Amino acid sequence: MGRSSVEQALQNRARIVEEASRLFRERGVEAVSVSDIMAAAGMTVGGFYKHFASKEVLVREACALSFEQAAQVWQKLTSDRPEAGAIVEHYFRERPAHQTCPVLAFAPHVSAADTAHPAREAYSRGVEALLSGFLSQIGTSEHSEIPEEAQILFAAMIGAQLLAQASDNADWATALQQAVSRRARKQTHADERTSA
Amino acid sequence: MGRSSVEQALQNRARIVEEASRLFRERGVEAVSVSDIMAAAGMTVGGFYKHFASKEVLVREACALSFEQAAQVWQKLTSDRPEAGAIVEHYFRERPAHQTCPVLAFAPHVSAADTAHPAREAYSRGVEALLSGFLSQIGTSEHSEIPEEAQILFAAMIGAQLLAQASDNADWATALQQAVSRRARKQTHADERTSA
DNA sequence: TCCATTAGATAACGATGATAATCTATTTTG
DNA sequence: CAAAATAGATTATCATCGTTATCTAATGGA
Repeated sequence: MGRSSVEQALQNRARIVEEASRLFRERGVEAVSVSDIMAAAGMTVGGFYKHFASKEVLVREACALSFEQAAQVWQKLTSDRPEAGAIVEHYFRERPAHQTCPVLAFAPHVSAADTAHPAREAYSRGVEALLSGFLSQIGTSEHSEIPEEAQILFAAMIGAQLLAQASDNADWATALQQAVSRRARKQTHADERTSA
Repeated sequence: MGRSSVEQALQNRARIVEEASRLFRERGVEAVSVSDIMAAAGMTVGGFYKHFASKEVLVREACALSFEQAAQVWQKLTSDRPEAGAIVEHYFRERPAHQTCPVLAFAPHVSAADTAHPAREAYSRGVEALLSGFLSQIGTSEHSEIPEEAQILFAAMIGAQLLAQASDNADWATALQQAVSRRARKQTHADERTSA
């Protein structure tokens, strides 16, 4: 196979990022090789470095894309049902592995303390965007403790899901998810009461 | 160097597990090689398989040890100051990397969805022990919402710390930690009030 | 004391990883 | 339409990993 047209090449490049996003969320960044990604995109390793300077550059782009997609999903969720409970319930719902939340999927990769990972900024911005969307679902009331409650719910949602995945849905982990879910619903109702 | 005595060999084996526990928490399981661990224990790769059938077996033991150590620290903390706030504040305090919480350090390794990791059971039991210790610090009151509150605090503590590490202490992550910390103190006081 | 056992060292093996060099055929440009 | 540019395939390079084989010297039981 010879050279492809610019539009074809750009399409291919985009598909690489999309497949990387899927695979990274499914198996984690370190468990996916460059050739895994290229194979998933229907190509071979050789072409990879015509598009990306390194795997790390791709990780950054795939990370950013994953967060953009998640943000879109969350936005749609809350426009249909403007409650924190809507996000939390969706977040805990069983999903195909390749739709794992990027907050958890990319955390191990960007957490390496020593090296300053290029993907870390994309990660940080991505979570920040999700968080501010989440907070705006609850933070509208004038009650002074509401933003703190939303912050805690967000952190608890992430933590409970991490534990559920790591423990393969142990009973205690499911109980944590249910506690968070229940509180999110309660919060929604409290919010309705104060703003009424 | 030739054969060592049985007691020496057992000491060496124990040191391997200890160093593995340190290194795994510092860099993560996948980022630490068998020879890294053996070097840290003052030995070379060759001897490793005289003690462990595979790296995964060592991971399981190191995971268990890490949780035992964490449980001891938590126990001492709450016996000195029996409040959930004591654990939360300690949990968020800056620590040398090799004392990173095992809940976060081992999560990526045991979360791999496809393969049933031998270390997962040790992980699950370890977290369960920490959780029940945490709950018993708050769950003593008869107020019906107290156990749920403690569950949420636990999950939020884990989640906030994950985000702080992954985002290299971004402002929003520090704010999450502070919200959780504040709530834990508040909870302590609420508990004092109801049990008075 | 002698010898079978074995902890640990040294070195090798096979697999896999990221990346680079070379080749090819097609596209793009002049 | 011819020549330069290049996307992607093929193959190679070099490093590192988990694991194994072999060697050694010290141990510990007879």
